[in-house]
Amino acid sequence: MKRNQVTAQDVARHAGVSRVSVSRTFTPGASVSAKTRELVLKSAAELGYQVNHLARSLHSANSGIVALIASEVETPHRAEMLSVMTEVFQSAGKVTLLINTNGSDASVKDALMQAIRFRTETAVVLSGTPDQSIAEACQSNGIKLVLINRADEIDNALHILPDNDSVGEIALNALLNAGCETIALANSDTQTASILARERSFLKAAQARGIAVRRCTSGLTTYASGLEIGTDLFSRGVRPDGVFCTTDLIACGVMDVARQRFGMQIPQDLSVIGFDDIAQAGWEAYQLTTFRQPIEKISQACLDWSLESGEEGGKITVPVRLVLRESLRRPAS
Amino acid sequence: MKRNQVTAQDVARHAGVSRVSVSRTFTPGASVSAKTRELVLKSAAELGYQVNHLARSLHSANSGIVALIASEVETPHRAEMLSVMTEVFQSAGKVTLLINTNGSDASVKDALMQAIRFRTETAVVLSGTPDQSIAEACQSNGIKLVLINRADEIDNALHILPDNDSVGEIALNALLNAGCETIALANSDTQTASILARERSFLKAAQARGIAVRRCTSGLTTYASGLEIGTDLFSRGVRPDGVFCTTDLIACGVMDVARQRFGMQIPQDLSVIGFDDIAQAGWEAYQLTTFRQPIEKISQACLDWSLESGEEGGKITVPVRLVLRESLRRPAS
DNA sequence: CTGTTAGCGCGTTCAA
DNA sequence: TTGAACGCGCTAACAG
Repeated sequence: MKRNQVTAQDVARHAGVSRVSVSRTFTPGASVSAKTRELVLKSAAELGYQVNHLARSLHSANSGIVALIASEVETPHRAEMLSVMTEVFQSAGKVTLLINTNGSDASVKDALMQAIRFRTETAVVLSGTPDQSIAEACQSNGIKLVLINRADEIDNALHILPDNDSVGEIALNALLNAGCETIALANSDTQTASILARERSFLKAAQARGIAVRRCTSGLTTYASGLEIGTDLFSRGVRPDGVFCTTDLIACGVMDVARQRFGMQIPQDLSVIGFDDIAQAGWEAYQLTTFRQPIEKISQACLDWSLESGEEGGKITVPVRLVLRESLRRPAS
Repeated sequence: MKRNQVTAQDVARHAGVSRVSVSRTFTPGASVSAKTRELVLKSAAELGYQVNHLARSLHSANSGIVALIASEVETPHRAEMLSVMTEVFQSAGKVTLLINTNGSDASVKDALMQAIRFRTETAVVLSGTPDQSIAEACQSNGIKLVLINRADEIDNALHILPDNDSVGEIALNALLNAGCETIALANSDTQTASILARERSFLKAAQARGIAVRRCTSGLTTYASGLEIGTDLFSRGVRPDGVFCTTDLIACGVMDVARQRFGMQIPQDLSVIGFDDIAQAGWEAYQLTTFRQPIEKISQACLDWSLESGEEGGKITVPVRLVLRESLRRPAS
């Protein structure tokens, strides 16, 4: 029960040359005469032949396949990340396998097993945490591992994460400059490495100045959680006039509930800072001041490390940048 | 220059059995004794062995790979589509190749060539239009073609598109029921099949009732275009009090500009209907009444057709459903 | 139930 | 420059 496909043999027959000549015309830097090359290319075009990369990868070290492993692919920031990643890898001639997980350790393991089965050159993990055993299995099979925004240190893997430590200081300063006096922190209950790091650095910066911060968390990292957090934040106790949200989705929820349900004005009554710079942060309804990660740079770092033969892991910290918009009150000055 | 990987041979040596026994333990329905099976599985686990699907697919008819070809992957509706598609295919044991295009004919052709090179079982095209020649090349290589929301009739391909013809009538009725008297249509200049079909059916329904519709188009199918269209719509001539936007992104832009720049209230001064039911349509700031396609059903249809051996193409029209939210004024009744 | 043999489509020797 | 032979990792057919 073979599949119907065009092979190099078919092209060879059709062009009246040997199969090897066909192989050579599609191998950069092989020696073929211009004449046979023409013949082969013509026949190939006629028959609709394309080199079978699956078979080719049995020989060469590189399959040309890269795995992107992520959960919540439909989420704005994740989707942008995947879009840029895919583009960067494609422009280097690679092809990307998108593997959807639910973020659980088990599903990440399944995803990495798929990556091994398809002899992916590298696997980029954007969600969840691979345990050491599967990481070793990857290495045994020559698969490079990249972890994005994960704290867990995996041997021989490349870790890329934003400079979360600097975030707290910058966010706090921005809120204080905006004249905020009652500061709050809005976070999800999800214990992701980078989200935790942002929270920690913010609280630390506040503590260093002796400023009290009301910490309010709820649910997953979603817009809906933002609504809940905002409701809690504004219906009980002293209303904050400045809030740092660990993601834009939460920020959008907080902003919406503040305006719609509590009649607050932004930024007059409330200054908001988010994180991710999703497309909606730039929409008129939000004009959210937020942090942006250099997604292109991160993707490029993935690619570069994927291409180089050295296998030692490492840690790359990328800078984040505060994008100023209208959700932050202008300094009185 | 071979790649370092664990092969069935390694497992066989380690387990003290023949290589074929290893192959058999991983082939469902092959005959192996429970004892050797145990031996093999244990050794495989120890060495981190996973069957090489690339090599396996040289034999079997199915590579287990499906290509998803799309542009603007970071866009809310597209991202959701891809997320569900990936999930559906994965749950059937398939793996998805995400190929990013810019929507141009050339880039779609490139994407399909990649699909052929990697011997994809089926290629799902969500953006752009494959020409007949590349479509034939796909068929020569046993690749099934699915076109989502594309009008172009490709022989032997499966076409799936929403029931755009019914959309216009429903949207118009909803606006009229909401008491709207000055109707407008907001569309991008992009000439996509489904977007055109929505526009056409709306205009047709209006014409059938002798209702004038102000048609306003601009740019790409983006939020920014929505801002432009809204500005044009409300700054010149008689202001419409009901508008059908061919996508939610445009609708969000129109709503934002109506409120922020022209001080209009929704739905008091303006009723809005969109299309796609992106996540933001459900956000408090928009509460957009919009059409939803059965994404799960579409994805499932892709999978089913991909699995069945019959190769004749076809056309599946899926129903759309109007999701009622607050952007539409309640009937006076 | 097991091992041996052959072949999938391709790249890389090695002679000619 | 070209073609014949071999091997990549795997599965299917054939003996034992």
